[in-house]
Amino acid sequence: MKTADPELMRAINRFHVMDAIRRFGPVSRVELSQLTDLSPTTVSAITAALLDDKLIVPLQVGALRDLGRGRPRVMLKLNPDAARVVGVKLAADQITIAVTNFCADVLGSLALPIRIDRQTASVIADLVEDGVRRCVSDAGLEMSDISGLCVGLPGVVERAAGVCRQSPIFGERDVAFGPSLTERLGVPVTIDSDVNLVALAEHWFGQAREINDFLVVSVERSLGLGILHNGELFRGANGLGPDLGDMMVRLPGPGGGGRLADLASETAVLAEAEPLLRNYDDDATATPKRRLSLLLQRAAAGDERCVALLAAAGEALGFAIANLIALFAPPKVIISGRLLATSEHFVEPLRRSVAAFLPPSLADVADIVMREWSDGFWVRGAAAMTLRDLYGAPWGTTGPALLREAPQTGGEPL
Amino acid sequence: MKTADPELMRAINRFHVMDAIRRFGPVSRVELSQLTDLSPTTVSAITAALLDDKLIVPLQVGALRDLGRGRPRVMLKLNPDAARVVGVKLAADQITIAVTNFCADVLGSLALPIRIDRQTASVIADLVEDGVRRCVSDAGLEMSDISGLCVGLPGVVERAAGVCRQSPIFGERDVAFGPSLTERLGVPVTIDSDVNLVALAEHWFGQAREINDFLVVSVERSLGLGILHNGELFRGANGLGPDLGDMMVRLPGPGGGGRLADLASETAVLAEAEPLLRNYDDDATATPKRRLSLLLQRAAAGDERCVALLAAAGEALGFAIANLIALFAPPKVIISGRLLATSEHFVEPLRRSVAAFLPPSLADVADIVMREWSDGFWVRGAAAMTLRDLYGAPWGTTGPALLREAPQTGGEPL
DNA sequence: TTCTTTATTTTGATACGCGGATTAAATCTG
DNA sequence: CAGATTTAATCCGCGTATCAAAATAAAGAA
Repeated sequence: MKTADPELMRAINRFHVMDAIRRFGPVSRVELSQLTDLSPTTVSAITAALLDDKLIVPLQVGALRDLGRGRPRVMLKLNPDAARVVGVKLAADQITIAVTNFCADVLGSLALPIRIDRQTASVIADLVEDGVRRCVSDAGLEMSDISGLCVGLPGVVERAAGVCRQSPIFGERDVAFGPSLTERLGVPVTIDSDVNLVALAEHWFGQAREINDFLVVSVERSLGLGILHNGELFRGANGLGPDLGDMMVRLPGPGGGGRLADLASETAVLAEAEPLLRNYDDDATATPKRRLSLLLQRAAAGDERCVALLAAAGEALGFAIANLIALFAPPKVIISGRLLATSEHFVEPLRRSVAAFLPPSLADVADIVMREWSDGFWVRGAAAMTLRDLYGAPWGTTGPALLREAPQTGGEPL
Repeated sequence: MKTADPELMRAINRFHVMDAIRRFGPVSRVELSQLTDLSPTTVSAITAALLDDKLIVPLQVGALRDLGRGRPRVMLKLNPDAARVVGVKLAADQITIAVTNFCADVLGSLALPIRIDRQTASVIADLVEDGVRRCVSDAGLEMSDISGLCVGLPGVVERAAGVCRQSPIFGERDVAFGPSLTERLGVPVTIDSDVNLVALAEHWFGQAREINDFLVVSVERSLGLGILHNGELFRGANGLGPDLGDMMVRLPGPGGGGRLADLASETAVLAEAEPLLRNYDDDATATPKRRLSLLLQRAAAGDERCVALLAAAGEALGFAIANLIALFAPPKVIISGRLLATSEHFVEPLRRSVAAFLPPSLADVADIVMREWSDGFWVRGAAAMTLRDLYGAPWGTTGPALLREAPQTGGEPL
């Protein structure tokens, strides 16, 4: 814990104000004063500083006239042009990149449907570098306009060090991807688990805006877990993001290990489904997505074995989720998976097994919802992660400090 | 998060100083300045206030002469008489109570070997009340000398509300034990999971003094889990302490549920061992402790089935611990169990299964150690929990605020 | 135009931490 | 034994923070 000095004090209150402005759209100073429990005087001082730094702007007058007499409120909002950041999402078969402004509005995006799976880290870094440069220039910007970049990827990530301990998309272990990209692009780069990004996105502009504790589970090629706990992203002891795929849900048996990744990921389900699909889909080289949808079709058509297979996967995931609920007691669990999570043959068993495995004292604490995220959503989460740093949350391990003074362009002062 | 004002600032720094004094015994102001990163001026001001409040005292001169010239340092330490607190540990077959001073030195203790198992909550509250009054008076104190009390008990506890959601020692659910005792004793009472207390005790005066992230697992009648994460006790969303017994480690099968409590607790092990022991111990009414030690004897003597039984329990616990390590990545895991944890036939399989189930990227992060706690240790943890509140940690949900101005008696000013 | 009402800013008071100068209390030196 | 030296702790003044109260600004209402 840092020592408390006036600077920290100001940083904390400044962050409160910024956060309130971000969350509650255009707000007046009086409202901010109520929202933050700060005195009007202090709010005035802080907003003056923020206006001075061009991080916020007063809303053009003539906007919403609040019925009533008195002096009209001046509404304040984030200055979209206060900074630009880049978000990158790495998946096995696609690189998605987006440039956003300070409000996390997407200014330009780029999707590269490339299999980066098992490529060298440096090759991937090359691809990302090129993609980012291209995306930035397509948005009519220079790299020097960019204040920061965040890369989300599946696997175990040590955010503080910028190191990816292990990921399905890297052959290597312990890849220092963050520093590598920082050097290539000349811009501060952070990396994080992809699911953390989407968890932050849900918290900032998704379904979980009001909720400070929730779990995010993504079922894709691999399994991801993001935890928001007490309003902060949860990380293990070294800032390590936990990997849901590493959770054990069965005793390792003859059929394979008991890791959840071996039971409920797309990859695992497809591997098991292979013999079942052989009759219907001779093309074993079809994309996983196609093969998965074939499996779902077969299940929907009533193929017992396909149904059982999906049910087994759902149950395994439910087992793990029940354990997580027992630990974190989150009021909400958000589950997503490009295809799997859309099938009742997967979701129903999942729900049932969560209910069955949850201790009675925790029954009904967690509301389990399914949700599909576009690539844009992930990437917006990545951008949000960088913005969060720019806002300057003074507590928690914010990771490497980004430049505080963001390059400015427009913004009209009072 | 609270809003930051000068008061919070001072509270934070004051806590830093108090914490440093607690941890590093008698220290001088210069040392405090280095330890806390505060300027000598500030340390001087804060210690002056603490001396004024009689929370700390200067060590009698003539103490350790630090070789060197200059003006000698004045060593400061906690004022033992600044407050008295009571710690209570509730177990199925025993109530342990201790009164400590402000340094967590035990002034008097009392052990009531009573089976409170399945008693009414109000009966138990009666017993605790009487015990506390007795223990306090035996220590030559009045109840009015007591600043606070903390009760530790197994099960799921919602500390903030003082409610025990569910516990093996209460027949009822949702027992508002804290408020009930507060009213009876006229003293602020908090309750917490017993394992949290022992985790705090390890952090304050045990093996984990230098470590800010570790797990504590207790294998007794029931299973307990305490988590220290980032230097703070980890709690679920509503301040709920997670219960290790509720973790699922197997699919529920014909042999029973897959809850860890049904597989690795003393109770579960004994239930399974019952048929094996029948030949050797006809007295089925013997204490669990005796029967357990008989089981261990049999295993040590080479009884295959007893060995297998212990191994199965150890493996199940290892399974759960591996999952917890995957989540929290703690450098240390402390395991205790009155008897089970002392047997290699239990511990070895546990270690093996942790190693087997842990993902390779996390192999060797956690050092697993066995540890036996005396009842005094638990109770000292309970006292420490109350002291922690008195010290006034300004962050985190410290629960109900205790009186800030503690009753004073001695303490010699400069 | 003048009052009323509400939002924001200005003013004055207070609390805090910090750096530099100062005092305190010992040892060392001659 | 007196003065120099050294190290610890405190005092003084500055800058900054919040906050309460008073003052000002900007509207509508009379």
